[in-house]
Amino acid sequence: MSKGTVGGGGTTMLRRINVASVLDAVRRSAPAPLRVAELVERTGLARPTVAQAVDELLDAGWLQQHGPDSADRSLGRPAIRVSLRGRAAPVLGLDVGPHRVTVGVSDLAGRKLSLVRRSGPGWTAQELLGVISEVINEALAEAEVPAEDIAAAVAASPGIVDEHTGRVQLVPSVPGWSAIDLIKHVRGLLDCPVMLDNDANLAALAIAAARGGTGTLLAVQWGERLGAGIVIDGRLHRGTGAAGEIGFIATGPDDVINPDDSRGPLERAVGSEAIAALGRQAALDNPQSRLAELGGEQLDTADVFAAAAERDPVAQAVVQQVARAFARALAPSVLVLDPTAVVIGGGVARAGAVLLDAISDQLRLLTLNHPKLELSALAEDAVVTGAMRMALDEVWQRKLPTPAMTSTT
Amino acid sequence: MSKGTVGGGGTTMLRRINVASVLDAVRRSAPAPLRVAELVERTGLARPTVAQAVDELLDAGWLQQHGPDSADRSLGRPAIRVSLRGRAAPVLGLDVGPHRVTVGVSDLAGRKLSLVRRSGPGWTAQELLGVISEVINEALAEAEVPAEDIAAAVAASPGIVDEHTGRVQLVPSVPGWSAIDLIKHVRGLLDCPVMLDNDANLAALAIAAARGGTGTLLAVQWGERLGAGIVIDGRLHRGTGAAGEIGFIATGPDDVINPDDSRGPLERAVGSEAIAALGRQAALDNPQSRLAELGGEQLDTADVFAAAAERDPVAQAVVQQVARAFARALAPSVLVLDPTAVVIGGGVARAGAVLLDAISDQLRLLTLNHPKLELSALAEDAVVTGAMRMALDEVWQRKLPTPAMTSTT
DNA sequence: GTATTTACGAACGCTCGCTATCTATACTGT
DNA sequence: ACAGTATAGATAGCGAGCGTTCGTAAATAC
Repeated sequence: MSKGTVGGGGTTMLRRINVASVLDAVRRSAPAPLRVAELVERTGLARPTVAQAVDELLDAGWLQQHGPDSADRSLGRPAIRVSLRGRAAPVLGLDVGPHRVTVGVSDLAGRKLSLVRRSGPGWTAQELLGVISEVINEALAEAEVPAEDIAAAVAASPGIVDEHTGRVQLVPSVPGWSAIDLIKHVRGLLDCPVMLDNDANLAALAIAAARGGTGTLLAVQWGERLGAGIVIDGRLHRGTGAAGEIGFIATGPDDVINPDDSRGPLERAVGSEAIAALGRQAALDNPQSRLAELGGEQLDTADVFAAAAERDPVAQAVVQQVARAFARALAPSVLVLDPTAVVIGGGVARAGAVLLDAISDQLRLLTLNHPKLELSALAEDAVVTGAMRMALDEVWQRKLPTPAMTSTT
Repeated sequence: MSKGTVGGGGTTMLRRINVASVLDAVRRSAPAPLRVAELVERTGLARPTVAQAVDELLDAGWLQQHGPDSADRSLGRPAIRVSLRGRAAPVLGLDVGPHRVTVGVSDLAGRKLSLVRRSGPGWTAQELLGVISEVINEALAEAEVPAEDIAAAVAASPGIVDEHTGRVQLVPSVPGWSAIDLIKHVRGLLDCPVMLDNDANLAALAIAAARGGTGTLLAVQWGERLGAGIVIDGRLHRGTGAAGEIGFIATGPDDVINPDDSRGPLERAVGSEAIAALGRQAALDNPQSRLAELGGEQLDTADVFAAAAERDPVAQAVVQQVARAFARALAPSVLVLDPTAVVIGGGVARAGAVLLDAISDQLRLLTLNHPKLELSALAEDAVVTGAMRMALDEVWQRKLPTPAMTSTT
């Protein structure tokens, strides 16, 4: 690493490349086992080479051998089939929120082995560390994976994360959280590469992986807070470290960012608390509306969308107002990024089509290429899923020296 | 190519990788010749391997041999030094505007061999094709490069460009231009891969190359029209094809994009014509101001900035207004992209520090991480330079099988 | 029970890169 | 002026890996 060497080397390098090529081919066909003949075709290598590589990978534990498929009714000697041995390098994803800690353990092939959630009423930073340890151990136990087997771990934290130092810069919800070195804590438990990233970024990664393929994705996490992650051709865009902070977009013509305020203007305008507040005000102004009826004193964000879905004009006006503010704030970024799709996740995404259509209508007036506008299908597990995804990417990037670009899938 | 093969192969593949590795090492140290010993160190390969590769590359014409440097006062037998033979694969860049056609021919090493400009008073689409042919031939003659030697060509056109079909979608300035297949025309002249891209994109590529290194760059072209290109770690971000169209960002609270209007709201608000119009109005309202004095009847955009530079409060107010509108329009994208730098080029960039400082002040209020704000150093040649740059990238990508990622420069 | 089909396994030959050695060249010190 | 030395280039031998070819094993079809 200290040397500026590039790619080439001796024949052992060539062997490593070819082994990686075989492993990559197996990985691409995810859970489906492959016959050696298929590997020969996909890699373009000769059969002995593939066979040797497969042997090596079997010995190293990366592949597992299957018996001949009974369903495979073909002539001739039945082929040995191999597939990824997921337990070879399981990974761990960690989602830390102010009120909830979620830990997932995943297969090398991307299968979830376990997923453990723990909710609580606002922990302190110190308590949180303890909870994290407990939940991690629980998830490991459930997955039946010893801690030392974990090959990589990724933690998600709200706030702006410095990718390299692993420090969190800006977290309002948990007092004292930014002083904690989460990476160090997790590394103490796991002894493997541990990375930390923004929760919106990781959710975006999960959504991009679920959608598959290439293109640009803008994944908005919309709850009390408002953030977004950008994934371009499968890679996360971080900028200098704070990319996607749409919560701080100014809305009014004279808005500015208040450095002492942990929330941004757009969060204050259309965050779920703001939506509830708008709803309450509208209910007060229109006491006989369906909205007031539904919500009562404790009117909630969900009530606003429910009433709007029932075609209550008062609630619809609130939704319109929110959608308009959101769309106008997001439109410049849509013009600049020109994403293939904009996916909305987080608590507000539960609003469903009512909100989505309103945003879509507004966005259509303000953009050139209109991206697909969708709701996230992953719901609240998006962040953990993304964390596991990133950990997997890390493992593969370490194991595969070849970037291995294929034109066709 | 028809097979979905990946990377590996026999030993000849290994040889190709190593040769490419050597070639890449030479390329990285751009115009400076390298000794074989240095290549050994940089590639990490053994000396005989490098020597063989160098021989092969010399035979193929990719490298040229230098005599021992007389300035090199070192002990021992003087080293043979090799450098890129630029003439091996010269490339051509083409910038087509409504009033000007520019063609540049560049070395494989990035040295400009020739640069020919031709200005005219608004050609028709047909006339433009003729002019393009002439200017290309002139540039080839000046560079002393036969047309068939050109290894790749990139053309820049205003408007939104479909990367694959090579069609231009939206060009207001040249009537009938979108119907012309520019790629086909150029390919008829050159017989090599020809690509077409947006002018703002190519300017961004040139600026990014000049700045060097990694990071995210937002390069704004600000003249009568307003566009931007995004370069992330050296790669152009295209989105679905229309990324960077900042001219269409809505400014007023009720602005929408008019599909029949070839200009966008922000262009209409702060394009150079708008700036001149604002200046004229201000001069009318304040007849004894320095601005009115400077500009007179034919008040120009440049006059506004000149008067502002002389601390005329009337002109400064105009600049403030423009800067404010621009910054507020750009701020959301800066938050989302979080670029390392924002570079402003195009005609308005000649305004200099007056405008830049005003924008910087505004942007500071509206963003979290404040990117470096700079003026483009490349002036009007940015687009051709970027076109040549992209053509070079294409050639290298074709010639180098190894992506060859180096951590250190 | 035999023929056919498919896949695995082993031996041979080829190419390539690395290590080690030798030769060539120019500067330096006596 | 001549020998010494330091640096760079050229050459042989070795090892490793891949690809081709042949032989063998196991299942199905007739």
